[in-house]
Amino acid sequence: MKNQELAKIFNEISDFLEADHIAFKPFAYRKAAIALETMEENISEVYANGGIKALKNIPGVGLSIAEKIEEYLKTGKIGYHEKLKKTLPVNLEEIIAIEGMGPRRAKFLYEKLGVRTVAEVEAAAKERRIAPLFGFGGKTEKNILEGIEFLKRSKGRLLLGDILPKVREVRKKLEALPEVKKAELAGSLRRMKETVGDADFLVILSPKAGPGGAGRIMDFFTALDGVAKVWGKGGTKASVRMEEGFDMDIRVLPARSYGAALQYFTGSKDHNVALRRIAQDKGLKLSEYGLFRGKEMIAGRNEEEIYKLLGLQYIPPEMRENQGEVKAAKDGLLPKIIGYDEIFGDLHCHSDWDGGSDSIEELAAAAMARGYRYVGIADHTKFLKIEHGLDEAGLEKRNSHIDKLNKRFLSEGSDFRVLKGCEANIMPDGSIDITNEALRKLDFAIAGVHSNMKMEKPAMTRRIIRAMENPNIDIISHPTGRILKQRDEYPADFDQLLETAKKTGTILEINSCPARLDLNDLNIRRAKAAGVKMAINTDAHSADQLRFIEFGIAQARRGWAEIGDIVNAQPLQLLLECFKKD
DNA sequence: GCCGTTTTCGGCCCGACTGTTTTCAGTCG
Repeated sequence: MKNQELAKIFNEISDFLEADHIAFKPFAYRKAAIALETMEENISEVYANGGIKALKNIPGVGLSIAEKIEEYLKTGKIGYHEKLKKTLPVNLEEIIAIEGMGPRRAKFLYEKLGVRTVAEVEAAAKERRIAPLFGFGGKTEKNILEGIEFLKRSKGRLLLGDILPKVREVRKKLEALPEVKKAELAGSLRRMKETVGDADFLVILSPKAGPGGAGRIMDFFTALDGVAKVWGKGGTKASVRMEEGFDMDIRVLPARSYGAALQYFTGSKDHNVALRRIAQDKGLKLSEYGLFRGKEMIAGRNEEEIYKLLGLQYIPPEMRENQGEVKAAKDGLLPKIIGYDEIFGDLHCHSDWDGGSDSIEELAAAAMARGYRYVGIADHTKFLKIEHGLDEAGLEKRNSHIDKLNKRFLSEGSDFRVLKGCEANIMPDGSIDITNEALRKLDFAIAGVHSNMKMEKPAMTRRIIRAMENPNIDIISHPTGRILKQRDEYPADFDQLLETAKKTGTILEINSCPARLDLNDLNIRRAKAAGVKMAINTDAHSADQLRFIEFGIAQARRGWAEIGDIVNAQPLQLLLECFKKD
């Protein structure tokens, strides 16, 4: 897709213009870049089908940018961009990734010192050539060096599943302070994005905090265990970098602004811009301190009243990505997305029968403790020798073990049910690594791709389609195969997969494992639109990992999924009806 | 450069903090 390439170019144009102190234009290019990055349609197709006119229909794209898109699609280059690169021949994208460096400083340093890359900036800083420059100084020079060090150490964002438990600990510590009435997580963590770059804390002062209360919170925060560097520390705001490579920010606000601040710091940025536009249209002003009509504050204590006064339905944090949710909320058409406590059971758990760490009994007990009504045991099948996959005979033995367990539950007056399943392997030709006869004896069967992932796109598409056409395969696990920060998706035509899933009644998995989250939010939305049913599973290899379900539900919420889209948000009888009948 | 249910011109989200200044520019979220 050319969408990403174009977005990158427009972002770069925006940076160049900012370096030149040009007002407003950078914002326009940035907006167009975001529109390209997030749109589902292929820009080449949009242009092929509707020309310049269709391009102009994209929000944020006017005539000038539409023509530049056309130029890129035709020639692979944009003259305006090439010209800007010549006037400032610097690797801007790389340099402004250094914390504290923006386009203007990058340009200034190029003009004074001729530096074009991060390596050259680093050399200049080490030789003390930056500090004497006008507007710079010793501290800035030191910050630049530390920023470069960090860039080298940490490559990008961290997994939601890794960070969330840690920042929840910090939140607990903050809430235990006598000066703190309430500490809340905001930002992309509250929106439950699959990866996060930083953690934002919002703190409301306790009435008994007294003078200097906010300052003491700042002192506590910047001295937390694991703080590697304090970026900044003021009376009501501080920012630190953690040893593990992510930043944490804190803001202290008065209680009357709590809702406005929570709304503001939850973002996303684009969502907030959209809200502010609406406020403006109504003659109001929205800031982190509240919603104002002139000098009068008309809302701010909680988020709900802000959305209400803007004429919108309340929008859950997970949906705040400016992906149509604002318009839907305006029209009263926001879907009622699935809640965190609406899952009836997990369908993808590995027991010690295939080398998982806990027994079926332990998994069942953990599932019951979570309030589930059923749990699906989906042990690997024989192809995956390294995972101790079960062959037909092994599966048979395990099945009778589960039958006995269910009988025991029944005799104890419990209607909790252990479902007999498996996670079979989809072979390169689309066949399944275990016989249909064995599959028929199960309550349900999952199949997934676990090998030969580097196939050509048409072959991989055919492979998965053939598995879905098998009347014994109910669910496809981790349908795109991506591993966050490690491995891209398999090359497969997702639209074709959706079409086949719909036709065959095959369920697609939302795998909740923090490194997978597969389907991701966007694909969940596509599946929902295609009328394909999904199951939110953990792929747990131990009873403890059942807790991953939270991350899968979060992605489902980000993908606008409702209870009706999720088969395991249904009671047992309805769930069983979702499986194929063979 | 984009956009319009007051507008085809005149707006464009807003505020905190740092490091450098001596009143403010740059960066960040």
